[in-house]
Amino acid sequence: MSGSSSNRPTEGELAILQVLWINGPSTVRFINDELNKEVSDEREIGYTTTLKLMQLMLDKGLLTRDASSRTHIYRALISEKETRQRLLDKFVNTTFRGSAMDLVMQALGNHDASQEELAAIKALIQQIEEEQE
Amino acid sequence: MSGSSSNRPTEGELAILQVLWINGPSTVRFINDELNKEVSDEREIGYTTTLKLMQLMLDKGLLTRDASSRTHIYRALISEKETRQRLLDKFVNTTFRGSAMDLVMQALGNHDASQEELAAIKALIQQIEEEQE
DNA sequence: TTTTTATTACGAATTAATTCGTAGAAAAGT
DNA sequence: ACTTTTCTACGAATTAATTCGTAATAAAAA
Repeated sequence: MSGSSSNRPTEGELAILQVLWINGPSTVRFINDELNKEVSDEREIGYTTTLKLMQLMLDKGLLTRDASSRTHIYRALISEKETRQRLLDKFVNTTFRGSAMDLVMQALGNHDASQEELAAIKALIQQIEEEQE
Repeated sequence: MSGSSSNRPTEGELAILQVLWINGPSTVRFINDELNKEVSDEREIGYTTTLKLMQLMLDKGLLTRDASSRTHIYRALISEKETRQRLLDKFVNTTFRGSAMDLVMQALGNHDASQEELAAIKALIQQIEEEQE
């Protein structure tokens, strides 16, 4: 058996997954560089730190890799969307007492939404309403 | 100096804060009981575990207490709303690449919103649109 | 009064996550 | 050829969060 708590990645694991989701299959070197360019004032993450974490993620089934050449190429085994959903569910439960609507309201409240984004939300609401009738 | 990472509570701390936000100022005993009734199949949280955590939260400035009688009464020093906002900001950044709109869309997508809730969201969008023009 | 129960304080163990150092081998540079 | 750089593997240290055990004392019960 493998897999952490129903495949919910930790914060460090998530950062690595983000790089993979954005850039596609990558080497440890590339991912480590990306992680370190994010917020430059933070303390540097060592190369072997990233390597080790990725090896653990491999064991957990979060990643797979092509080891045919010496420099391995890693690939995410879980999708960004399903991961977001899992983390979102947990977040709603712990922080918003299970109310996704409270979360939506607060997220809308404090942010600069563009015309297009608001239109997209309205369209989605429209669609949900139609499904309900 | 006190205060954790800009007052962002950990998961355990958040669970305690929830009890305080819902029930108002409480004793350690009450909070420990509440925490243990949540999901009963989980392993029981010991009384001194809760006590210790709350004492640490006191040090961090997350709680205050009335120690005039032997059984202390604890009270939350940070509000639920501001805490939600801090945690939300972080969550959006780490999980939704900083896009609050993506989070809203996904939260709306998978959930059972009632007529009233959808109406409330529409009203909020309306309001945001008016503020923009 | 004596015994039992409840509460706080606090050191320390445990657990989970992260970080790093070192060794060995392949590749690249000189 | 040989020196330097780069890479993987892996044990172990560190850190942060949580959990618990014990001692002291107050309160309650008998």
